[in-house]
Amino acid sequence: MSGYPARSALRLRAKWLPLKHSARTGSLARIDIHTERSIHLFVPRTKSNSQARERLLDTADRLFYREGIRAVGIDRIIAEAGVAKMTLYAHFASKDALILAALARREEVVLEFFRSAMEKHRKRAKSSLLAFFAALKDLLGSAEFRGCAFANALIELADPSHPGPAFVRGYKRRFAKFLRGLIEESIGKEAAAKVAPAVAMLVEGALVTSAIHGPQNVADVARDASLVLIRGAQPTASH
Amino acid sequence: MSGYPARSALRLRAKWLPLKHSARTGSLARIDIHTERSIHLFVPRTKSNSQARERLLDTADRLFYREGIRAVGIDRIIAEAGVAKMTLYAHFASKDALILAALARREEVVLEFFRSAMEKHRKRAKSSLLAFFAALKDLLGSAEFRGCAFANALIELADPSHPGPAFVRGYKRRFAKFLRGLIEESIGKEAAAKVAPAVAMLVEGALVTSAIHGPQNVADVARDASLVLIRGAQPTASH
DNA sequence: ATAAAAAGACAGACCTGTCTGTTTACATTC
DNA sequence: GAATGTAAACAGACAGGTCTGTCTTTTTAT
Repeated sequence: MSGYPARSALRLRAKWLPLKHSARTGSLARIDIHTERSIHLFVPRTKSNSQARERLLDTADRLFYREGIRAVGIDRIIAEAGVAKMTLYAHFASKDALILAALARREEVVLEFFRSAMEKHRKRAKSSLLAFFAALKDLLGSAEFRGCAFANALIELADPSHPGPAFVRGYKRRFAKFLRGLIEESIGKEAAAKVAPAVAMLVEGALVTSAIHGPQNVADVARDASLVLIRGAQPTASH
Repeated sequence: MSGYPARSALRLRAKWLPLKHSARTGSLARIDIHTERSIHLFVPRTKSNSQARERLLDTADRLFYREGIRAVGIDRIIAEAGVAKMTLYAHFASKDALILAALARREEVVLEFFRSAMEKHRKRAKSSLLAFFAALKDLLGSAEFRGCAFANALIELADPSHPGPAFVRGYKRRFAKFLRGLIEESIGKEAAAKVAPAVAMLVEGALVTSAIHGPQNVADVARDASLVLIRGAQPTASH
C-alpha cells in the first residue's frame, strides 16, 4: 500500500504481464515469446482481453466506490470477482496498481454514462448543456450514488507518494474541459471562458451536496444557477 | 487485589460515555461514590479538565484531517499526543468515539476560524457575506488545507452503521443556515431563501476544487458567481 | 495515600503479497 | 479425432506486518 516505485521483482513480472491471457476465451492464438510475431500479438492485447482482468476491475471499482478504497481488501475483491489471488497479482502489480486501473476504467464508464444519458435527453433538452444537467440529475438520483469517485479517491489516497491524486487532477481537468465545450456551444468561446469555472464549481458542489443530503433539488439548483451565470455572460444579452 | 483504581474510573465514566465494553467490566464491585472526596475528585475532571484529553483530541483531529481517518492508527495518535494507550481508552470508548469527538471539536474550531477571520476582514469588506468569502479565501490558501474535513469524513466513514455521516449532515445543515443568514443581511429573508442553496453549492464546490487543484482563483470565482446570483435575486433590482 | 497516567506486552483480527500445488482449456502432433 | 504439452487460472496455506482494544505493572503527582 505504500512506497513507489514498485520493487524490482514486481517490475519484472510487470514485463511479462502483457503476455498473459485468458485460456478460456478461446479466441486467442497461442503466444511464443521467441518469435517476432508474438511481440506484435501481445502488445495490443494487454489492455482488455482477459475476462478475469475485466471482472477484477469491475468488482474493484464497484466495491471501492461503495465502501471506500481502504475499507475493501484484496480478499473481498477476489472473492466477489471469483478469481484466485494469484490471478489478481498476475494482472496487477499491487493493490495500488489495481486502484489506478480501476480509476482509469471508471473514467471511461463515467464518460460513457454522460454520452448515453445526454443523448437520451438531447431530444427534449434545448441545448447540450441542458442535456448535461438532465444527465447529472440521473446520476445524482441513482441508488448507488456516493459522490464523485475521483474526489473520494483523492481524499482516501492521502499518501503524497501515491499516484492516484495526480490521476484525479487530470480527470478533473478533462471533465472541466468537456463541460466548457458544452457552454461554448451556447454562448461562444470567449464568454464561456468567463463562466466555465463557476459552472464547474456548481457541478462539483452538486456532487458533494448530493452525497451528503441526497439528490433532492440538487441538480436543478445547479442547473438554474448555471443558466443565470451563463445568461449574464452572454455577449448579446444585456445586463 | 484491592481497588482496581483504573476500572473504577472507567465505571464512573460510563455515566457520560456509553462504554462499549461495559459488559466485561460489569462484574466490578461498586465504587464508593458516596464519599465526598471521590465525587469532588472526578466530576470536574471527566468533561474537559483533562490535559491528556485535549491533547488527544487536538492530535487526532490534526492527523485525521491531514492523513485520513482510516490511515491514522491509535498508536500514532497516542505517540504524537504523548499519552498512554490506556489514557485514550479511559477518555474515549473507542476509536469511533474519538473520531466523533474530534469532528465535534473541529466544528467549534471551524466556526471560531470564520468568526475571527470575518471580523478581521469586516472592516474592509462591504458586507458580512464579502467578509465570509475573504475568510474562505484565507482558509483555502492555508498550507494545510485538504478539503472539507466533514465531507472527507463522510466519505471515509462509509459504513452505514457509523454515526459520523449523521453528524456531518447536521454540521452541513448548520453551516448552510449560517451562510443563509449572511445572505439575508444583504437581500432579505425571502430573496435569500431563493439563492442560498446555490451559493452553498458554490462554496461546497470551492472547497472541493481547492482540494484538487489548489486555491488559485477558487474563492474569487465562488464569490463573484455568488454575487451575480444574489444580485439577480434582489427584490428591488430589475434586469 | 491514592488516583491518574505511563509503559508496554498481548490477543485476535485483518491486511498485502508470496508461494506451492492442482485443475482447466487450448494448440499441436500423432 | 485422440493424446500430449503448456500456460492461465484456481485453491489455499503462509509470512510478516498492521490494526483495535485489553491487561498488568510501574511511575508520577497531589
